[in-house]
Amino acid sequence: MSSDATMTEAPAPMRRIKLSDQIAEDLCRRIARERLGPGDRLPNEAALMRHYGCAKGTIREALKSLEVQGLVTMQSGPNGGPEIRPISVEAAARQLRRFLHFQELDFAQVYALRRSLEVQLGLGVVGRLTPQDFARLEANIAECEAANAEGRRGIGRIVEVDFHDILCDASDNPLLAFMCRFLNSLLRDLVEFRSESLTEHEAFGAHNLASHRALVCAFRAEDADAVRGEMHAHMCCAEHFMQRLDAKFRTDLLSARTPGARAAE
Amino acid sequence: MSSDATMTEAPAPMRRIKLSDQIAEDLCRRIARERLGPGDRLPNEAALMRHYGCAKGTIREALKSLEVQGLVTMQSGPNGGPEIRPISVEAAARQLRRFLHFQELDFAQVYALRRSLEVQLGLGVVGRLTPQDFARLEANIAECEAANAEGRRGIGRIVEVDFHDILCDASDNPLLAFMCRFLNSLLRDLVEFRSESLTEHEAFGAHNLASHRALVCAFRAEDADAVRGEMHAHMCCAEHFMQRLDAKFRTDLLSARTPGARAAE
DNA sequence: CTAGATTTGTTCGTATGTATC
DNA sequence: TGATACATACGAACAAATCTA
Repeated sequence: MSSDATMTEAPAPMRRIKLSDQIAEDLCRRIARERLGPGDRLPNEAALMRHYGCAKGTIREALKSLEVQGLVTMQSGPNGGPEIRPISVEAAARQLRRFLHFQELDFAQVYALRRSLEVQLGLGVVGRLTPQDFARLEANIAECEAANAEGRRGIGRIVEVDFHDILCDASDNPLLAFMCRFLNSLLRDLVEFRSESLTEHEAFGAHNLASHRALVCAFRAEDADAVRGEMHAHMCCAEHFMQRLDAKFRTDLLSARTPGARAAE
Repeated sequence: MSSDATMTEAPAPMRRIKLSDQIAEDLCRRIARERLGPGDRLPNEAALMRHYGCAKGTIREALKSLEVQGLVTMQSGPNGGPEIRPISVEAAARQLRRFLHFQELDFAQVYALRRSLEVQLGLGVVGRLTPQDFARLEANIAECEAANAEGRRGIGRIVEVDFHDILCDASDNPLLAFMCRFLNSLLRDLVEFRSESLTEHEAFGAHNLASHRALVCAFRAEDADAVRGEMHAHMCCAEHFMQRLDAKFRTDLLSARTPGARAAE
């Protein structure tokens, strides 16, 4: 602990802001101010060195910061340099995932959210689906059927989640769409290591297909109440299955390993 | 010649992964594998240079990456070096915010989420609130009362949001808590530039206080149904007010500026 | 297809600021 | 106060990637 009795405990040690961080901040603002879009280029390292009057390493650290934040990618060669990237959805998802990696999260908690959000999502896209969207949804259903018929259970589970990603694409609420997509990606990962044999797989796959078909039907009829009801039932069913899958996974793990062994990673 | 005629030319340009990125990845894994927690230190630059057999600049870029991701902070002086940071909630929130900055988002969309999530949050903390939590909630209510009485409307709106942050602290669902906290921070920002004079401010402040008091009551009684009902009504009321605030803000903007002028910031 | 030009990626050496003892 | 250990920053070089003639 520090020992300063007289001075008001300065919570902000007022550490000098690193030059590279200042430059990174300034570059961020310039990107926003000059309305730079995907494909545009920032000045190259040499030009930035002259502009800011600093050394190469400093510029590189600043650009590294922007790169990690998903704002630019570096490219070598003539006409190379820092190029502005489209948008950093994945960077945001990656950070959120990194945060959750240190928290303990189970299916019940994921579905507590998913139950609400997917219903909202479904209601939001009623009347907004284009013929292309319907085509994608039905192509996904067909793919699910094939996967189930061939007994590829794990694949079936993964493809089923894509159905909901398509709905996210059609949503006009970017925040809701982001969160639903994020939950979907979580499910894909959580299911990956648990897709071993399970007797309920066939029944679950069939039930999902029926739900998805009913949803498409309700979307076509633009029947908001039907969408709400179907989606809610769909989520509850899925949660129930996932919980059993998780329970089986845990007991399998318990019987296969001595207590105290660490989980697979 | 015949560099690779038989080998399938990788369609992915397969850009060599930068050394600094490889090292950053490896350091990430080491942090996870060795279960390094807040306060622990990574080896200093010199040691890392020896370990990876590379130069200072490369190590510094790798560490910069970890720093931006919120995993470490750099410290000078003896016993300095890269120190592991608690957890990067704010890094995740920052990235998500950066993503949403480029999307268009209005109050209706925020509240479409908040309506569902805050109810979930309230239900989740029923029976989990400690005496300390209750004390904080009531201190917040008192602070709101004071702010309203003194006519500090903007402050009142901000403090009211803190009430919901306290509920997030008490939740056992980290994902739900993160999202609610994020929505709260969005609201704080959205309200900041719109808290000009509005006749409904007093009525809204009073209504919020009543809702918060009723919520604390329901939490004390551990009455889940009452929590659900109160929170839902609270959210709907808040949404209604925010929409009017937003509408007034937009008309003010329209009358004050010629069409085509860009919005602030 | 090779050769050269351009730009990032990486290295080494050195100097300065900063915090601890 | 000075000495020490560390991050921060500078500058000059070379290596690798990539576009163009």
